[in-house]
Amino acid sequence: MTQTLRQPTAIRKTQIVEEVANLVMTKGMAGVTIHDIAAGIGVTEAAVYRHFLNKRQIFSYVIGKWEERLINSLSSPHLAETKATDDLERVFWSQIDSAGGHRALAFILIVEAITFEMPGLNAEVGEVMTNYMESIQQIIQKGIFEEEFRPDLNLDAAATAFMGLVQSTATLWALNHYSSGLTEAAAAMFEIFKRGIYRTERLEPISADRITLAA
Amino acid sequence: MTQTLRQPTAIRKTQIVEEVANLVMTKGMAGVTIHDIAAGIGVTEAAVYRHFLNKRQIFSYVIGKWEERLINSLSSPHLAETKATDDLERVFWSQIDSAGGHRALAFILIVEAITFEMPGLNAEVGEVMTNYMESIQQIIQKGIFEEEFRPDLNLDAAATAFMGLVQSTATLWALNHYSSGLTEAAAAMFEIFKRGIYRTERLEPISADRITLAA
DNA sequence: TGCCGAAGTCAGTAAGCGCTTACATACCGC
DNA sequence: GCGGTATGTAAGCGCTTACTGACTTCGGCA
Repeated sequence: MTQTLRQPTAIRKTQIVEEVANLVMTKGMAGVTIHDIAAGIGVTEAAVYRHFLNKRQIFSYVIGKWEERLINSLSSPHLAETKATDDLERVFWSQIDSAGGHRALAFILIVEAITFEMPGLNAEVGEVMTNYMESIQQIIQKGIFEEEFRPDLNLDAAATAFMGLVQSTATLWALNHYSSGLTEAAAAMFEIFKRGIYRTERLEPISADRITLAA
Repeated sequence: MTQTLRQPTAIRKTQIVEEVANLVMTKGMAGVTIHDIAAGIGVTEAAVYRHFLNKRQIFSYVIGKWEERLINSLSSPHLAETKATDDLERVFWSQIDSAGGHRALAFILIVEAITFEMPGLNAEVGEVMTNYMESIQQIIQKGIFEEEFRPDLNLDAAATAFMGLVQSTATLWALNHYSSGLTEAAAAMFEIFKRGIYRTERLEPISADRITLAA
Protein backbone atom coordinates (compact mmCIF):
# COMPACT_ATOMS: atom_id res chain seq x y z
CA MET A 1 0.00 0.00 0.00
CA THR A 2 1.21 3.44 -0.88
CA GLN A 3 2.15 5.45 2.20
CA THR A 4 0.22 8.42 3.46
CA LEU A 5 1.68 11.86 3.05
CA ARG A 6 4.03 12.42 5.94
CA GLN A 7 3.28 15.13 8.47
CA PRO A 8 5.38 16.48 11.34
CA THR A 9 4.30 15.31 14.76
CA ALA A 10 3.01 18.76 15.76
CA ILE A 11 0.48 18.71 12.96
CA ARG A 12 -0.51 15.11 13.60
CA LYS A 13 -1.05 15.84 17.28
CA THR A 14 -3.53 18.61 16.57
CA GLN A 15 -5.20 16.45 13.94
CA ILE A 16 -5.58 13.68 16.48
CA VAL A 17 -6.95 16.03 19.13
CA GLU A 18 -9.52 17.43 16.73
CA GLU A 19 -10.54 13.97 15.62
CA VAL A 20 -10.96 12.92 19.25
CA ALA A 21 -13.17 15.95 19.84
CA ASN A 22 -15.34 14.96 16.90
CA LEU A 23 -15.55 11.37 18.04
CA VAL A 24 -16.45 12.34 21.61
CA MET A 25 -19.31 14.45 20.33
CA THR A 26 -20.65 11.73 18.05
CA LYS A 27 -19.94 8.57 20.01
CA GLY A 28 -18.97 9.57 23.54
CA MET A 29 -15.64 9.07 25.20
CA ALA A 30 -15.96 5.32 25.40
CA GLY A 31 -16.70 5.28 21.69
CA VAL A 32 -13.34 6.77 20.86
CA THR A 33 -11.03 4.03 19.61
CA ILE A 34 -7.50 4.24 18.30
CA HIS A 35 -8.79 2.65 15.12
CA ASP A 36 -11.36 5.39 14.59
CA ILE A 37 -8.88 8.14 15.37
CA ALA A 38 -6.43 6.68 12.88
CA ALA A 39 -9.06 6.20 10.20
CA GLY A 40 -10.32 9.73 10.78
CA ILE A 41 -6.99 11.31 9.95
CA GLY A 42 -6.12 8.77 7.28
CA VAL A 43 -3.34 6.73 8.87
CA THR A 44 -3.01 3.33 10.50
CA GLU A 45 -3.37 2.67 14.20
CA ALA A 46 0.33 2.21 14.71
CA ALA A 47 0.99 5.65 13.29
CA VAL A 48 -1.02 7.18 16.12
CA TYR A 49 1.43 5.64 18.56
CA ARG A 50 4.25 7.52 16.87
CA HIS A 51 2.83 10.71 18.39
CA PHE A 52 1.33 9.56 21.69
CA LEU A 53 2.49 6.96 24.17
CA ASN A 54 -0.98 5.60 24.82
CA LYS A 55 -4.66 6.41 24.75
CA ARG A 56 -4.53 7.88 28.22
CA GLN A 57 -2.00 10.45 27.04
CA ILE A 58 -4.21 11.41 24.12
CA PHE A 59 -7.10 12.20 26.44
CA SER A 60 -4.84 14.17 28.75
CA TYR A 61 -3.77 16.23 25.77
CA VAL A 62 -7.40 16.82 24.79
CA ILE A 63 -8.25 17.95 28.31
CA GLY A 64 -5.27 20.27 28.27
CA LYS A 65 -6.41 21.90 25.05
CA TRP A 66 -9.91 22.22 26.44
CA GLU A 67 -8.55 23.91 29.56
CA GLU A 68 -6.62 26.37 27.38
CA ARG A 69 -9.81 27.40 25.60
CA LEU A 70 -11.71 27.65 28.87
CA ILE A 71 -9.04 29.88 30.35
CA ASN A 72 -9.11 32.02 27.25
CA SER A 73 -12.85 32.51 27.59
CA LEU A 74 -12.33 33.60 31.19
CA SER A 75 -9.25 35.71 30.70
CA SER A 76 -8.92 39.25 32.01
CA PRO A 77 -12.35 39.75 33.52
CA HIS A 78 -10.81 40.65 36.87
CA LEU A 79 -8.42 43.27 35.60
CA ALA A 80 -10.77 44.81 33.11
CA GLU A 81 -12.97 47.50 34.52
CA THR A 82 -16.13 45.92 33.32
CA LYS A 83 -19.32 45.24 35.20
CA ALA A 84 -19.66 41.77 36.65
CA THR A 85 -22.88 41.23 34.70
CA ASP A 86 -21.11 41.85 31.45
CA ASP A 87 -18.30 39.52 32.46
CA LEU A 88 -20.75 36.76 33.21
CA GLU A 89 -22.66 37.38 30.04
CA ARG A 90 -19.47 37.23 28.01
CA VAL A 91 -18.44 33.95 29.63
CA PHE A 92 -21.93 32.58 29.19
CA TRP A 93 -22.05 33.28 25.49
CA SER A 94 -18.53 32.10 24.86
CA GLN A 95 -19.71 28.77 26.25
CA ILE A 96 -23.09 28.64 24.56
CA ASP A 97 -22.06 29.94 21.20
CA SER A 98 -21.98 27.13 18.74
CA ALA A 99 -19.16 28.72 16.80
CA GLY A 100 -16.91 25.80 16.06
CA GLY A 101 -19.40 23.49 17.67
CA HIS A 102 -16.72 22.33 20.04
CA ARG A 103 -17.99 24.28 23.01
CA ALA A 104 -20.66 21.85 24.05
CA LEU A 105 -18.00 19.20 24.03
CA ALA A 106 -16.73 20.63 27.28
CA PHE A 107 -19.79 19.86 29.31
CA ILE A 108 -20.35 16.50 27.76
CA LEU A 109 -16.75 15.72 28.54
CA ILE A 110 -17.29 16.58 32.17
CA VAL A 111 -20.04 14.16 32.80
CA GLU A 112 -18.47 11.44 30.71
CA ALA A 113 -15.22 11.88 32.53
CA ILE A 114 -16.89 11.64 35.91
CA THR A 115 -17.29 7.95 35.56
CA PHE A 116 -14.63 7.24 32.99
CA GLU A 117 -12.54 4.28 33.96
CA MET A 118 -9.22 5.77 32.93
CA PRO A 119 -7.17 6.26 36.09
CA GLY A 120 -6.74 9.87 37.08
CA LEU A 121 -8.60 11.29 34.12
CA ASN A 122 -11.64 12.32 36.10
CA ALA A 123 -9.31 13.99 38.58
CA GLU A 124 -7.83 16.02 35.75
CA VAL A 125 -11.25 17.09 34.57
CA GLY A 126 -12.29 17.78 38.14
CA GLU A 127 -9.39 20.16 38.60
CA VAL A 128 -10.23 22.08 35.45
CA MET A 129 -13.82 22.34 36.62
CA THR A 130 -12.79 23.53 40.07
CA ASN A 131 -10.73 26.31 38.55
CA TYR A 132 -13.62 27.24 36.29
CA MET A 133 -16.07 27.42 39.17
CA GLU A 134 -13.66 29.52 41.22
CA SER A 135 -13.29 32.01 38.40
CA ILE A 136 -17.06 32.30 38.14
CA GLN A 137 -17.29 32.85 41.87
CA GLN A 138 -14.70 35.59 41.69
CA ILE A 139 -16.73 37.44 39.10
CA ILE A 140 -19.85 37.10 41.21
CA GLN A 141 -17.96 38.32 44.26
CA LYS A 142 -16.92 41.37 42.30
CA GLY A 143 -20.55 41.99 41.43
CA ILE A 144 -21.48 41.86 45.08
CA PHE A 145 -18.77 44.31 46.10
CA GLU A 146 -19.87 46.69 43.41
CA GLU A 147 -23.42 46.48 44.73
CA GLU A 148 -24.66 45.07 41.48
CA PHE A 149 -25.67 41.70 42.94
CA ARG A 150 -27.46 40.89 46.17
CA PRO A 151 -25.15 40.90 49.20
CA ASP A 152 -26.70 37.73 50.63
CA LEU A 153 -25.84 35.69 47.55
CA ASN A 154 -24.47 32.22 48.21
CA LEU A 155 -21.40 32.15 45.97
CA ASP A 156 -21.42 28.39 45.57
CA ALA A 157 -25.08 28.35 44.69
CA ALA A 158 -24.83 31.20 42.21
CA ALA A 159 -21.84 29.67 40.43
CA THR A 160 -23.49 26.27 40.33
CA ALA A 161 -26.68 27.76 38.93
CA PHE A 162 -24.63 29.57 36.31
CA MET A 163 -22.94 26.35 35.31
CA GLY A 164 -26.36 24.73 35.14
CA LEU A 165 -27.46 27.26 32.52
CA VAL A 166 -24.61 26.25 30.27
CA GLN A 167 -24.90 22.57 30.99
CA SER A 168 -28.61 22.16 30.38
CA THR A 169 -28.36 24.17 27.19
CA ALA A 170 -25.54 21.95 26.00
CA THR A 171 -27.49 18.85 26.95
CA LEU A 172 -30.62 19.85 25.09
CA TRP A 173 -28.52 20.92 22.17
CA ALA A 174 -26.85 17.50 22.09
CA LEU A 175 -30.17 15.70 22.48
CA ASN A 176 -31.29 17.78 19.52
CA HIS A 177 -28.35 16.42 17.52
CA TYR A 178 -26.47 19.70 17.64
CA SER A 179 -28.91 21.57 15.49
CA SER A 180 -29.19 25.24 16.24
CA GLY A 181 -32.13 27.27 17.48
CA LEU A 182 -31.48 27.35 21.18
CA THR A 183 -29.87 30.76 21.32
CA GLU A 184 -33.10 32.70 21.91
CA ALA A 185 -33.95 30.47 24.84
CA ALA A 186 -30.38 30.90 26.07
CA ALA A 187 -30.75 34.68 26.13
CA ALA A 188 -33.99 34.37 28.07
CA MET A 189 -32.31 31.98 30.48
CA PHE A 190 -29.60 34.47 31.20
CA GLU A 191 -32.25 37.10 31.92
CA ILE A 192 -33.83 34.79 34.49
CA PHE A 193 -30.46 34.20 36.08
CA LYS A 194 -29.69 37.92 36.16
CA ARG A 195 -32.94 38.67 37.93
CA GLY A 196 -32.11 35.91 40.38
CA ILE A 197 -28.86 37.45 41.48
CA TYR A 198 -29.56 41.19 41.10
CA ARG A 199 -30.32 43.51 43.97
CA THR A 200 -34.06 43.94 44.17
CA GLU A 201 -33.98 47.71 43.70
CA ARG A 202 -32.16 47.26 40.40
CA LEU A 203 -35.06 45.38 38.85
CA GLU A 204 -37.55 47.43 36.85
CA PRO A 205 -41.07 46.16 37.17
CA ILE A 206 -42.23 44.31 34.13
CA SER A 207 -44.66 45.79 31.68
CA ALA A 208 -47.88 43.86 31.68
CA ASP A 209 -48.27 43.93 27.90
CA ARG A 210 -45.26 41.71 27.27
CA ILE A 211 -47.00 38.37 27.36
CA THR A 212 -45.75 35.17 25.80
CA LEU A 213 -48.00 32.78 23.98
CA ALA A 214 -49.54 29.97 25.96
CA ALA A 215 -48.07 26.53 25.27
CA MET B 1 -19.82 -25.79 41.62
CA THR B 2 -22.85 -25.54 43.82
CA GLN B 3 -25.64 -23.63 42.16
CA THR B 4 -26.90 -20.27 43.30
CA LEU B 5 -30.22 -20.09 45.09
CA ARG B 6 -32.89 -19.92 42.45
CA GLN B 7 -35.01 -16.82 42.09
CA PRO B 8 -38.03 -16.11 39.92
CA THR B 9 -37.33 -13.97 36.90
CA ALA B 10 -39.26 -11.01 38.30
CA ILE B 11 -36.91 -10.76 41.25
CA ARG B 12 -33.81 -11.28 39.14
CA LYS B 13 -34.92 -8.55 36.76
CA THR B 14 -35.18 -5.97 39.50
CA GLN B 15 -31.88 -7.17 40.95
CA ILE B 16 -30.25 -6.69 37.57
CA VAL B 17 -31.75 -3.24 37.12
CA GLU B 18 -30.51 -2.13 40.52
CA GLU B 19 -27.07 -3.52 39.85
CA VAL B 20 -26.94 -1.66 36.54
CA ALA B 21 -27.88 1.56 38.33
CA ASN B 22 -25.03 1.05 40.77
CA LEU B 23 -22.58 0.27 38.00
CA VAL B 24 -23.61 3.30 35.94
CA MET B 25 -22.98 5.53 38.93
CA THR B 26 -19.58 4.07 39.67
CA LYS B 27 -18.25 3.28 36.20
CA GLY B 28 -20.51 4.98 33.68
CA MET B 29 -22.72 3.33 31.11
CA ALA B 30 -19.83 2.06 29.05
CA GLY B 31 -18.37 0.50 32.16
CA VAL B 32 -21.37 -1.72 32.63
CA THR B 33 -20.52 -5.26 31.51
CA ILE B 34 -22.61 -8.39 31.63
CA HIS B 35 -19.84 -9.94 33.67
CA ASP B 36 -20.05 -7.23 36.33
CA ILE B 37 -23.83 -7.37 36.44
CA ALA B 38 -23.72 -11.13 36.90
CA ALA B 39 -21.03 -10.96 39.55
CA GLY B 40 -22.93 -8.20 41.34
CA ILE B 41 -26.00 -10.35 41.86
CA GLY B 42 -24.04 -13.56 42.34
CA VAL B 43 -24.76 -15.53 39.19
CA THR B 44 -22.89 -16.35 35.97
CA GLU B 45 -23.09 -14.29 32.80
CA ALA B 46 -25.23 -16.87 31.06
CA ALA B 47 -27.82 -16.62 33.83
CA VAL B 48 -28.35 -12.96 33.01
CA TYR B 49 -29.43 -13.99 29.55
CA ARG B 50 -32.18 -16.13 31.07
CA HIS B 51 -33.95 -12.89 31.96
CA PHE B 52 -32.99 -10.49 29.20
CA LEU B 53 -32.47 -11.06 25.50
CA ASN B 54 -29.43 -8.79 25.28
CA LYS B 55 -27.66 -5.85 26.85
CA ARG B 56 -29.73 -3.39 24.87
CA GLN B 57 -32.89 -4.78 26.44
CA ILE B 58 -31.42 -4.41 29.92
CA PHE B 59 -30.75 -0.72 29.35
CA SER B 60 -34.23 -0.21 27.93
CA TYR B 61 -35.64 -1.75 31.06
CA VAL B 62 -33.50 0.55 33.22
CA ILE B 63 -34.70 3.60 31.31
CA GLY B 64 -38.26 2.42 31.75
CA LYS B 65 -37.86 2.12 35.50
CA TRP B 66 -36.20 5.55 35.59
CA GLU B 67 -39.15 7.02 33.69
CA GLU B 68 -41.54 5.50 36.21
CA ARG B 69 -39.76 7.21 39.07
CA LEU B 70 -39.57 10.50 37.20
CA ILE B 71 -43.30 10.40 36.51
CA ASN B 72 -43.97 9.60 40.13
CA SER B 73 -42.00 12.65 41.21
CA LEU B 74 -44.10 14.76 38.85
CA SER B 75 -47.45 13.19 39.54
CA SER B 76 -50.53 15.19 40.43
CA PRO B 77 -49.10 18.69 40.49
CA HIS B 78 -51.68 19.80 37.94
CA LEU B 79 -54.73 18.51 39.73
CA ALA B 80 -53.60 19.47 43.18
CA GLU B 81 -54.52 22.96 44.22
CA THR B 82 -51.01 23.87 45.18
CA LYS B 83 -49.01 26.89 44.23
CA ALA B 84 -46.73 26.46 41.24
CA THR B 85 -43.73 27.44 43.37
CA ASP B 86 -44.41 24.60 45.75
CA ASP B 87 -44.84 22.18 42.88
CA LEU B 88 -41.51 23.19 41.42
CA GLU B 89 -39.84 23.02 44.79
CA ARG B 90 -41.23 19.56 45.40
CA VAL B 91 -40.01 18.33 42.01
CA PHE B 92 -36.66 19.98 42.57
CA TRP B 93 -36.06 18.30 45.89
CA SER B 94 -37.32 14.94 44.74
CA GLN B 95 -34.58 15.12 42.14
CA ILE B 96 -31.84 16.53 44.33
CA ASP B 97 -32.54 14.54 47.43
CA SER B 98 -29.92 11.89 47.84
CA ALA B 99 -32.41 9.57 49.49
CA GLY B 100 -31.63 6.30 47.81
CA GLY B 101 -28.82 8.00 45.98
CA HIS B 102 -30.35 6.90 42.73
CA ARG B 103 -31.80 10.24 41.83
CA ALA B 104 -28.64 11.77 40.45
CA LEU B 105 -28.34 8.74 38.27
CA ALA B 106 -31.07 10.18 36.12
CA PHE B 107 -29.14 13.18 34.94
CA ILE B 108 -25.92 11.33 34.50
CA LEU B 109 -27.82 8.84 32.45
CA ILE B 110 -29.12 11.57 30.18
CA VAL B 111 -25.77 12.86 29.13
CA GLU B 112 -24.22 9.43 28.91
CA ALA B 113 -27.06 8.26 26.73
CA ILE B 114 -26.69 11.17 24.36
CA THR B 115 -23.60 9.74 22.84
CA PHE B 116 -24.10 6.11 23.73
CA GLU B 117 -23.54 3.91 20.74
CA MET B 118 -26.48 1.61 21.39
CA PRO B 119 -28.98 2.11 18.58
CA GLY B 120 -32.15 3.89 19.58
CA LEU B 121 -31.27 4.20 23.23
CA ASN B 122 -30.64 7.92 23.06
CA ALA B 123 -33.99 8.34 21.35
CA GLU B 124 -35.65 6.57 24.26
CA VAL B 125 -33.92 8.83 26.75
CA GLY B 126 -34.72 11.86 24.62
CA GLU B 127 -38.41 11.06 24.73
CA VAL B 128 -38.41 10.72 28.51
CA MET B 129 -36.62 14.06 28.75
CA THR B 130 -39.07 15.75 26.42
CA ASN B 131 -41.98 14.60 28.58
CA TYR B 132 -40.17 15.80 31.68
CA MET B 133 -39.53 19.23 30.22
CA GLU B 134 -43.13 19.54 29.11
CA SER B 135 -44.36 18.77 32.60
CA ILE B 136 -42.09 21.42 34.04
CA GLN B 137 -43.35 23.90 31.49
CA GLN B 138 -46.94 23.12 32.45
CA ILE B 139 -46.22 23.90 36.06
CA ILE B 140 -44.55 27.17 35.11
CA GLN B 141 -47.48 28.05 32.89
CA LYS B 142 -49.78 27.51 35.84
CA GLY B 143 -47.63 29.85 37.90
CA ILE B 144 -47.95 32.51 35.24
CA PHE B 145 -51.72 32.21 35.05
CA GLU B 146 -51.97 32.49 38.79
CA GLU B 147 -49.91 35.67 38.62
CA GLU B 148 -47.18 34.13 40.73
CA PHE B 149 -44.55 34.23 37.99
CA ARG B 150 -43.73 36.97 35.55
CA PRO B 151 -46.05 37.02 32.54
CA ASP B 152 -43.21 37.59 30.09
CA LEU B 153 -41.44 34.39 31.08
CA ASN B 154 -40.06 32.30 28.24
CA LEU B 155 -41.35 28.83 29.08
CA ASP B 156 -38.56 27.02 27.29
CA ALA B 157 -35.93 29.11 28.99
CA ALA B 158 -37.42 28.75 32.44
CA ALA B 159 -37.78 24.98 32.14
CA THR B 160 -34.25 24.64 30.78
CA ALA B 161 -32.88 26.77 33.59
CA PHE B 162 -34.75 24.61 36.08
CA MET B 163 -33.29 21.48 34.58
CA GLY B 164 -29.88 23.11 34.78
CA LEU B 165 -30.24 23.51 38.53
CA VAL B 166 -30.73 19.80 38.95
CA GLN B 167 -28.14 18.82 36.40
CA SER B 168 -25.28 20.96 37.66
CA THR B 169 -25.97 19.85 41.21
CA ALA B 170 -25.86 16.22 40.13
CA THR B 171 -22.66 16.83 38.20
CA LEU B 172 -20.86 18.49 41.09
CA TRP B 173 -22.16 15.83 43.42
CA ALA B 174 -20.74 13.13 41.14
CA LEU B 175 -17.43 14.97 40.76
CA ASN B 176 -17.38 15.05 44.55
CA HIS B 177 -17.74 11.26 44.57
CA TYR B 178 -21.33 11.37 45.74
CA SER B 179 -20.49 12.74 49.14
CA SER B 180 -23.15 14.90 50.67
CA GLY B 181 -23.04 18.55 51.64
CA LEU B 182 -24.57 20.11 48.57
CA THR B 183 -28.06 20.50 49.92
CA GLU B 184 -27.51 23.93 51.45
CA ALA B 185 -26.19 25.22 48.14
CA ALA B 186 -29.12 23.54 46.42
CA ALA B 187 -31.58 25.45 48.58
CA ALA B 188 -29.81 28.70 47.81
CA MET B 189 -29.89 27.83 44.12
CA PHE B 190 -33.60 27.37 44.19
CA GLU B 191 -33.96 30.78 45.83
CA ILE B 192 -32.01 32.36 42.98
CA PHE B 193 -34.22 30.59 40.47
CA LYS B 194 -37.39 31.68 42.28
CA ARG B 195 -36.31 35.32 42.25
CA GLY B 196 -35.56 34.92 38.55
CA ILE B 197 -39.06 33.88 37.65
CA TYR B 198 -41.15 35.74 40.22
CA ARG B 199 -43.11 38.88 39.49
CA THR B 200 -41.06 41.85 40.64
CA GLU B 201 -43.65 43.12 43.10
CA ARG B 202 -43.58 39.78 44.91
CA LEU B 203 -39.93 40.17 45.87
CA GLU B 204 -39.24 41.69 49.25
CA PRO B 205 -36.15 43.83 49.30
CA ILE B 206 -33.24 42.17 50.97
CA SER B 207 -32.01 43.15 54.39
CA ALA B 208 -28.54 44.56 54.18
CA ASP B 209 -27.29 42.74 57.27
CA ARG B 210 -27.47 39.29 55.68
CA ILE B 211 -24.00 39.20 54.20
CA THR B 212 -22.09 36.09 53.21
CA LEU B 213 -18.40 35.69 53.86
CA ALA B 214 -16.02 36.71 51.17
CA ALA B 215 -14.32 33.85 49.33
C1' DT C 1 -43.90 -40.01 42.62
C1' DG C 2 -42.49 -38.65 38.50
C1' DC C 3 -42.44 -35.04 35.09
C1' DC C 4 -41.38 -30.79 33.06
C1' DG C 5 -40.34 -26.16 32.68
C1' DA C 6 -37.78 -22.48 34.71
C1' DA C 7 -33.31 -21.07 36.41
C1' DG C 8 -28.59 -21.95 36.61
C1' DT C 9 -23.68 -23.68 35.02
C1' DC C 10 -19.71 -24.60 31.90
C1' DA C 11 -17.18 -23.88 28.15
C1' DG C 12 -16.81 -21.96 24.58
C1' DT C 13 -16.94 -18.36 19.93
C1' DA C 14 -16.26 -14.30 17.11
C1' DA C 15 -15.35 -9.67 17.23
C1' DG C 16 -13.15 -5.66 18.89
C1' DC C 17 -9.97 -3.47 21.87
C1' DG C 18 -5.12 -1.25 23.08
C1' DC C 19 -0.74 -1.88 21.99
C1' DT C 20 3.82 -3.93 19.99
C1' DT C 21 7.15 -5.58 16.80
C1' DA C 22 9.66 -5.78 12.47
C1' DC C 23 10.22 -3.61 8.55
C1' DA C 24 9.86 0.32 4.77
C1' DT C 25 10.52 4.88 3.18
C1' DA C 26 10.38 9.91 3.00
C1' DC C 27 12.87 13.99 4.45
C1' DC C 28 16.82 16.91 6.11
C1' DG C 29 21.66 18.35 7.31
C1' DC C 30 26.15 17.43 5.86
C1' DG D 1 24.75 11.86 -2.80
C1' DC D 2 24.38 9.80 1.72
C1' DG D 3 23.23 8.46 6.36
C1' DG D 4 20.23 8.90 10.16
C1' DT D 5 16.02 9.98 12.03
C1' DA D 6 11.22 10.70 11.93
C1' DT D 7 7.06 8.99 10.07
C1' DG D 8 4.72 5.48 8.04
C1' DT D 9 2.86 0.26 7.26
C1' DA D 10 1.54 -4.79 7.94
C1' DA D 11 0.74 -8.25 10.95
C1' DG D 12 -0.44 -10.04 15.06
C1' DC D 13 -0.53 -10.70 20.38
C1' DG D 14 -3.09 -10.90 24.58
C1' DC D 15 -7.11 -9.49 26.61
C1' DT D 16 -12.08 -8.29 27.21
C1' DT D 17 -16.54 -8.12 25.42
C1' DA D 18 -21.44 -9.74 24.24
C1' DC D 19 -23.50 -13.66 23.35
C1' DT D 20 -24.49 -18.96 22.60
C1' DG D 21 -25.39 -23.99 23.06
C1' DA D 22 -25.37 -28.23 25.53
C1' DC D 23 -26.13 -29.79 29.74
C1' DT D 24 -27.76 -29.89 34.88
C1' DT D 25 -30.78 -29.19 38.79
C1' DC D 26 -34.32 -27.15 41.53
C1' DG D 27 -39.25 -26.89 42.59
C1' DG D 28 -44.18 -26.94 41.78
C1' DC D 29 -48.00 -29.83 40.19
C1' DA D 30 -50.97 -33.65 38.17
